[in-house]
Amino acid sequence: MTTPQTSADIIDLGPDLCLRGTRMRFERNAEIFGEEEPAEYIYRVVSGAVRTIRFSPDGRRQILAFHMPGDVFGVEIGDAHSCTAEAVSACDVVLVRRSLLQKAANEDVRAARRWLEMTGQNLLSAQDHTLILGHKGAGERVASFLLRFAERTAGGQHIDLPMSRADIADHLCLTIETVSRTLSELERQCAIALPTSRHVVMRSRSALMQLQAAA
Amino acid sequence: MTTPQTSADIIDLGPDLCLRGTRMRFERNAEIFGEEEPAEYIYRVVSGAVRTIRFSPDGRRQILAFHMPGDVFGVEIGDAHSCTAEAVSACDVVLVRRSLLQKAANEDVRAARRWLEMTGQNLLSAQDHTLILGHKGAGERVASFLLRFAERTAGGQHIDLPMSRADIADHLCLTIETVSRTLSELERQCAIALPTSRHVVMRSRSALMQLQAAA
DNA sequence: CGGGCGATTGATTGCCTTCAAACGTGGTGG
DNA sequence: CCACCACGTTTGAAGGCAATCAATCGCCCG
Repeated sequence: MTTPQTSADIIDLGPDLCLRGTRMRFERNAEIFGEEEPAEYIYRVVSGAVRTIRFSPDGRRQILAFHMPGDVFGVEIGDAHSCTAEAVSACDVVLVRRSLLQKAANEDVRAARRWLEMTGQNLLSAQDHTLILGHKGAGERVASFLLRFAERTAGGQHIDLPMSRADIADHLCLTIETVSRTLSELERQCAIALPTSRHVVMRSRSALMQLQAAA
Repeated sequence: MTTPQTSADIIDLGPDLCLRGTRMRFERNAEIFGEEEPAEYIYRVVSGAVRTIRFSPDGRRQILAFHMPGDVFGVEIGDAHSCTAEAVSACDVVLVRRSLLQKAANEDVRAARRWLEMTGQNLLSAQDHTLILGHKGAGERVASFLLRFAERTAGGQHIDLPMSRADIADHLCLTIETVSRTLSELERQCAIALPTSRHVVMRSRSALMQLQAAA
């Protein structure tokens, strides 16, 4: 439903600018690439979900982002990956050799431009995330997360979470317990419904918006 | 002391790749550019210090980064600035028309490459900052900040902070009081000395390193 | 039916924020 | 030259929120 089968095994950089690659399947929790590894490919999600991760010096993991069908990830500036990527659920991913992107960027200004834009978008996302983590409480973080995720998957009021509470917790810098408690609290306030733990129904979008913006 | 007068009014993008601009002086707390404003120039700090800021929906400010002499800032991907820049102290800044960077990127792959690298470096910094804010306490945040700042200014054990406690607080997502208390505590532990509130002497680098890495 | 994992709920602790007051310093005007 | 004021900083006391520790629940799968 999220991605039509017609999507070819390519990464689209704009008009007349497609890079051909190969499709590959990863099982749940499989590593797609690891931090410090040579960045041989760039990736696009076809189906399923992917998480990109970095680890703190003390071993805690921080989930930088979740990547949904259509999203491109693993595009590095240097020659090594700066983060790890894992399959949140079983997923199909298109791999395109990074040398193709490199070549395209050297020959076509538009490709270079596109590369820059993707990196810039990641930068803005990272900054947005910093703002959310900076001075927001658990309720606001979870509300922000749900709203943002709902936007990206375009499933209307219904959100199917592919990730566990632990994943959400490591993304929002909370504990599993706090995420769970917060979702329960939102349900108690009738802002959402939780038919199952992975299925969220947004009952009151405005309530979530209000929460998100709260001090 | 930080920057020799010999530095010309240019922004250096690598070998044979300098963009000419003009120098300008800003007084303490003066706005250099504002969020959403057209990004007409890119900037380099000559002397003094600059902060880049974004505001939360609720009005709180988040200092994304401090820029010291030699640092380039205000390089945007889109046509508008995504953050505000202000002078932390009175400072000299070089302004280069963004159209020159645009032109250089179109004509020379190395310039485009440099642009990409700068953005990528900002992305990594933003992610590092997320990691620090994510699961670290006040002591670790302040220790990280001091170590990082000391590295960048290369003043040996001596750190001259150009910014106020409020600036540090808004960078580390703490309150002024907590920053002050934490610095006092570090002094009590003999990790640092505080001859004046803006002058920090690192007494035990290893103690700070240890703190920084703590859970 | 049993086992294991993820999720939920409860009780307690600890850290940071908030509110409040005092301190020191630099600048200004008398 | 000194008194005064403003602002940034420091320190103290109390409260709130999320982390931690701990137990139970529910579900999927063997």
